Amino acid sequence: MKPSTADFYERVYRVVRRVPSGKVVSYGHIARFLGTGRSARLVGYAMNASHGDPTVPAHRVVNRNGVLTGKHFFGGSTVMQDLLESEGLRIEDDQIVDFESHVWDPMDHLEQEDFLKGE
DNA sequence: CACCTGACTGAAT
DNA sequence: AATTCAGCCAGGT
Repeated sequence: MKPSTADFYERVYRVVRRVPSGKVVSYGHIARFLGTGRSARLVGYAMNASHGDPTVPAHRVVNRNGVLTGKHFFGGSTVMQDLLESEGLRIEDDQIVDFESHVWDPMDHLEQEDFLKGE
């Protein structure tokens, strides 16, 4: 069966929900994990669509540079930063300090097969 | 239906 | 090493 856009969104949310507190993941990581690879933009698009879903910690998703590119979509100006800082992260100039040490790569913690299996 | 935009990324310059 | 360009794909105008 051909995966629909809605299914893609759903998978993105499922991955983001697995991101533990104090950790972050990039759009590219998620895209690669889901097999779409080149469509990192779609991940960002999915996040935009999930804006109303409180079960999706969208503040833990940043770009590959560790920059809070989506903070403007959190209503406030420092909401996203505040959320991350409350989880133990440190933000400086809209960028996560020591970003690479706080990355939670789904590839290193989840198995695609288990994930798709319904985990 | 064609064109533009965007929570991105990697390659090229 | 920093900046620019091009590829991607869905959604809106």
